[in-house]
Amino acid sequence: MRLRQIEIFYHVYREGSISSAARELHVSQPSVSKVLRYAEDQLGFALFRREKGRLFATPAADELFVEIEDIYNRISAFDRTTQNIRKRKGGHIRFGVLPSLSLDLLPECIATMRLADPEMSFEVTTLHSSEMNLSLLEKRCDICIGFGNEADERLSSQRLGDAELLLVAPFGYEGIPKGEVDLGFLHQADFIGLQDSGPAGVLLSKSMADRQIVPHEVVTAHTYHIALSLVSKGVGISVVDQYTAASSSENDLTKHHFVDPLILPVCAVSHRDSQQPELIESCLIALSKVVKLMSSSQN
Amino acid sequence: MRLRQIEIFYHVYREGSISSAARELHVSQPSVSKVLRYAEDQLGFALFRREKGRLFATPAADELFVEIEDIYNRISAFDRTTQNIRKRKGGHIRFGVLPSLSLDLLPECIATMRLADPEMSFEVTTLHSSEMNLSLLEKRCDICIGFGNEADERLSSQRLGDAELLLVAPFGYEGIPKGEVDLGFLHQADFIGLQDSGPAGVLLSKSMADRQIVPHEVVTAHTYHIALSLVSKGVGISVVDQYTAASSSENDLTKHHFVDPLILPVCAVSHRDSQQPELIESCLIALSKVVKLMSSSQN
DNA sequence: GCGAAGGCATAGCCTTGGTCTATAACTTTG
DNA sequence: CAAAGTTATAGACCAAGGCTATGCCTTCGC
Repeated sequence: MRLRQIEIFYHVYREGSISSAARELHVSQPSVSKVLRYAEDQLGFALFRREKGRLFATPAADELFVEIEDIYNRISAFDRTTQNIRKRKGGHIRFGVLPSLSLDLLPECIATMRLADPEMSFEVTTLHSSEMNLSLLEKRCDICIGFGNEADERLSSQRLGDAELLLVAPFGYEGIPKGEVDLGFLHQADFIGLQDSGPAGVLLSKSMADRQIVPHEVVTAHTYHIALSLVSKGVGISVVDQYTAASSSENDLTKHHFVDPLILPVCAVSHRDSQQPELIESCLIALSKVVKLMSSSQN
Repeated sequence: MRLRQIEIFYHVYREGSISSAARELHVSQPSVSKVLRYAEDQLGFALFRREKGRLFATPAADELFVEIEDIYNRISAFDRTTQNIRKRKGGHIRFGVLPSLSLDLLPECIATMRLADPEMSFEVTTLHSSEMNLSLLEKRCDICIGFGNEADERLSSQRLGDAELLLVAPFGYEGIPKGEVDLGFLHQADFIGLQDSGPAGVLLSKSMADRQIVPHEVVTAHTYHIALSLVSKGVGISVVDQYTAASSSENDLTKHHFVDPLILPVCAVSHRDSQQPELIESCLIALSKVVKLMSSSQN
């Protein structure tokens, strides 16, 4: 079946009539009639029964429509993408970024880059650490930003700056010292852990294992929003990266550095043989500047 | 973009060359060249850079390919569907059925109906109770089989027979009487519950609530396979419908009727104004026979 | 360094899918 | 019974997409 045939079948099925489908598609009625008939000839079976000058969908049409509806929507989305590409003036960068960095760090970066070049456009997807490399290799995005840099041969990784893990506790939580906190403070404490937390989780659990610190994990949250909300409700304490901590809108919690800071590299990874190396390069420079600015201003 | 253009772009992008795409599509090289060029003209931007007589994908092409890949797969699936429809001789029925009935009852029904008419073909999807009505109204399936019959105006429901809820316990579970079991046996017992269990779950919890029976729900399983497996491992006891119980391959468990049987109607629901009422009707008759046969043989 | 092989583009020709206008036939409705 | 709705057919036309033949450019092997 041709695309035009699919399009016409879709509208005729939905409208229940050739004439109104023709009106909707802004073409003449005989056109639609002919294309539909032609499609049926090619398919080798009828899509509609003609009875008393009206159309009635056959079971085959019902069955096909289920699939067509979906295809039609995707084609429409695709057409919108081509429109967007055509309208673009400057460069276009597709970011893949950790959820934790998507609310604070990346918007800041994009705002800065757009000031520098208002022609540029951006696309942001959130990804988990484990999905980033594949997404780059399949060219689903141009730059990924996450913690750590275990890169593939074909990818190049660049350290933008550092992220520190902070202790977050409900306001007025008992026993928290004024200045920095020792990691041992977590031992036996009511703790809110994060599922699937990637390199940040690995660093934390490794550090705790080294010193045989075992918190009492009362809740395992799937998103850090929930974790922070639980903290602010006094359910327990938690450890999150500084960007997650900064992006939270919770007022009922306090943030604390550790005596021996837990530091993670914030890295930008991109494909080595990109089609727009200068663009990527200038983005990376801008990103790096913003990250450095943000970390210095955050303390 | 035309469908043919999408098709050709897809293959050129994957193959990295016009010639091999042409070989793959069994058309001449100039055809592909021309269509691709035409597509670029219409789009208003280049999909490939031509350098030294070779093609290199542009960033725009990378971006479009992400969407095209998906569309292409759906179109292929769609084409397969049209092939299937064309090859059909007899009628075709699309069933929507509860997971619990999909392994034992429905296969039995289909086998019987195919014996009666080998020309007929079938399609089976598993659905939850809550999805059935919508699926019928959207004509995604022709007959749905589930427990209970709360039907829409436009649907017609028919009782095929009954399903009984049975107690399943690990082999040698202590305190189970020889014959029938009283529902009160569940009180305080280690119980494996089922998430989202629809009418069966409603009937059970209502019956228990009436007599203030409160089991100790040690695990809530999402599929009954897991529930039965847990039972056979001795984690606890559970209550499932007879078909689920019959389809289990677990040998380490026993099944027990209740003193006051918990009975659910097994219903087939279909659209009132189907395009093939005689076909549906004959199916319903066959289904009803098989269900009656199975319930009598199962005791 | 030159010929062979393989890649892409162009030219010219043909088929067919899809558009239009005009018109006919049939149903339902006032 | 006419009016207004529906679908179908006829004939003309254009563009999409297929083919063969050919030319040009790169790369590779001798």
